[in-house]
Amino acid sequence: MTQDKRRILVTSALPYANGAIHLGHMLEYIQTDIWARFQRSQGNECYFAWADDAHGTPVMLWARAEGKPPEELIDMMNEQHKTDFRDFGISFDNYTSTHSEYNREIVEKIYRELDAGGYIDRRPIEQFYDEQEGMFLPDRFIRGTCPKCKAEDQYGDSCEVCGSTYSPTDLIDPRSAVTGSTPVLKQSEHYFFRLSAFEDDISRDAPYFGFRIPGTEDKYFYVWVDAPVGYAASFKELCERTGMDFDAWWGADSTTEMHHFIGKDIVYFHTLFWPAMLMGAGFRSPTAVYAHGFLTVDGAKMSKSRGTFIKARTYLDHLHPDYLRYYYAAKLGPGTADIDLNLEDFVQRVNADVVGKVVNIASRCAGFIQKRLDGRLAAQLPRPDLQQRFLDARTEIATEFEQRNYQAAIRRIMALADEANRYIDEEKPWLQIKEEGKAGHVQAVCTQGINLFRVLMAYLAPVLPFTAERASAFLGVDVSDWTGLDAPLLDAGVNAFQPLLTRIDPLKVQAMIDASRESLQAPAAAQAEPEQPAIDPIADEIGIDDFSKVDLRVARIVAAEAVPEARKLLKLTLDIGSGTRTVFAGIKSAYEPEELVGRHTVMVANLKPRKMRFGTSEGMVLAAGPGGDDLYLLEPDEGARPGLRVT
RNA sequence: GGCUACGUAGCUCAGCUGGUUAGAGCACAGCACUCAUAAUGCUGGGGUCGGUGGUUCGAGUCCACCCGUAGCUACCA
Repeated sequence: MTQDKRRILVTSALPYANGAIHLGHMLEYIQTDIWARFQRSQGNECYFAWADDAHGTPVMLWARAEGKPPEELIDMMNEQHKTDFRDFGISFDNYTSTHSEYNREIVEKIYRELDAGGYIDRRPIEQFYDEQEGMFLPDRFIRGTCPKCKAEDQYGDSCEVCGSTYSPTDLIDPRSAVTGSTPVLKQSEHYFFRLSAFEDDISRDAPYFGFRIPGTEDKYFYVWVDAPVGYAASFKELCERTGMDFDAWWGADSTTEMHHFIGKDIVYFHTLFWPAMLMGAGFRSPTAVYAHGFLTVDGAKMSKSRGTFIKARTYLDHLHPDYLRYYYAAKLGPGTADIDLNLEDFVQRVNADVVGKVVNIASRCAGFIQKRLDGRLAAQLPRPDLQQRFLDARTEIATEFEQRNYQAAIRRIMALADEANRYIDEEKPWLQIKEEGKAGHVQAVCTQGINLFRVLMAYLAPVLPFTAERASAFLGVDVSDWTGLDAPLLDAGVNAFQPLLTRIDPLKVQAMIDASRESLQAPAAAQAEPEQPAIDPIADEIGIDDFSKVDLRVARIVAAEAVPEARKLLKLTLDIGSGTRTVFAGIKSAYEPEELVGRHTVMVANLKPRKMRFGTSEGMVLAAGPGGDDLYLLEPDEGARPGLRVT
């Protein structure tokens, strides 16, 4: 309390601009926001700024598929993201896009400084180029025959059959995965950032959606260069708006703090490359980088088919944001352990802790104060020792918030809530109020209860901003400010009590799951989903005779079983009228075997059998989608019989 | 299969650098209470701390191997 006011900038990692925010993203933003709100509650100066990551090939392809300029699409997503954040109570001070002039300025400045410092190497590399599409091809957009084991149709960097790695130029008969044409080798100068033993290619050739490297015609910064600079650009935008001194925060000799909250997948970048970039360019480096784990739902990765791939907006359509904020806080520790959103536990935990314990304290006291005691608090606390015990926990709780050990803070706060309820139980105001001359004592007891509640609410305010706001309205003080806690609320009026937060209705959780599943089943329905990833380009034109070579048949799935050793494969037995076929299909991530049995689908019946690790696959079933959960098996209309040819 | 985590009561998890009879919340059972958004209080049952072997005076806590789970990755004809 007595230390100097700290000046802190916090950031979350930048979400990519081509998709909607989901509950996995929210874990990080809520973690960051709780920390930021906590810092402010201590009287520190704390800003929260970050941005959309708008550059890169996926956005470029998305824009191309939509036939719209990328700027239009990323602006739209930016607005959606901001709305989601606000509705979740994320107290950001600025949110921008990496496709901004501020970002361009800073990226270019960093580049020039690094170049002047001799950290940038230029040297030509030979790369495959698709003449038809007019673009250089990344390794994974090249397919061809493996030079080692001669397996066909392998990626440009490694063979899936024999596991060997090589460079795309070693491939036999390479083809472009974009157009199918044969790529040509073309020389191109690339830019490398030298970082002691390491070095990284930081350039990309046109066409690319990003910033052009100064002094070049067709070289662009790879998205990983300008994305983290978005932290700086977003803060710069904030400075322009509020008159703060950007250099005081980002200069090499800055005395302010900078804390990055990120996922455990990008630790390498933020602890090595990013600080090196900053130092090389004469900026400060981060004070700390905090990595959190991934989110699972009901013990597994979020799944669209199970309805557990929940978008932030879908959640908000059904449930109060404080519920999720509390649950995340109750499970977040300082480490990188994964966090599981167990929906049943979620309902029980939030209802029991927040509503049953904490809010209940105010609720059970408010009635007496309101109806029997003229809505006024007593002039003295009957148990200053109890009040003091609650206040004494402040130091430990503050330390736990500071160290991002929210689960420990929550446990401690809930133990106090138990104490408060116990106190009221022991005093039994509902009996005393009936006794002659005890009204004064009842008022004192309820005043005590309200004051204990006020302390608890202060501790919880970083976690439950919306509930804290309602509590503030009830008590007539700003409960989120910890610095005023020493003075209890006495001899004052309180406002009419309204339920601060109601219990979670499990039906609404179910409705949210159903909605998450539905939005998957009818994607093209009402409006085009802007967050759909880029549509693959249409393949080269073929004649009818080419098509008729493919023998498609209606097939009935008579058996389906998961291949235990395989992550993605299901073993299907298909009835195609004239017999049965065994097919391995990579749809394990999207379908349960049981739900497939009995269904009809379409298979390629004359495909050359292929030996796989787990057996021979005698054809393939038709499914759409990029993979993972985003996978949809084709199904013929009612009445189709196994064996019918598809023409 | 590779890499990385993790495996503690029915569920969600605490257990710091190894040290007395292993903890909490929820759920469950019984009792009490009825002021409160059917909320609260008390009492209780329940765990060979994934398995095996090892280091140690002593291991849930360290080491090895095994089993299992999750994430990334590979197998998606």
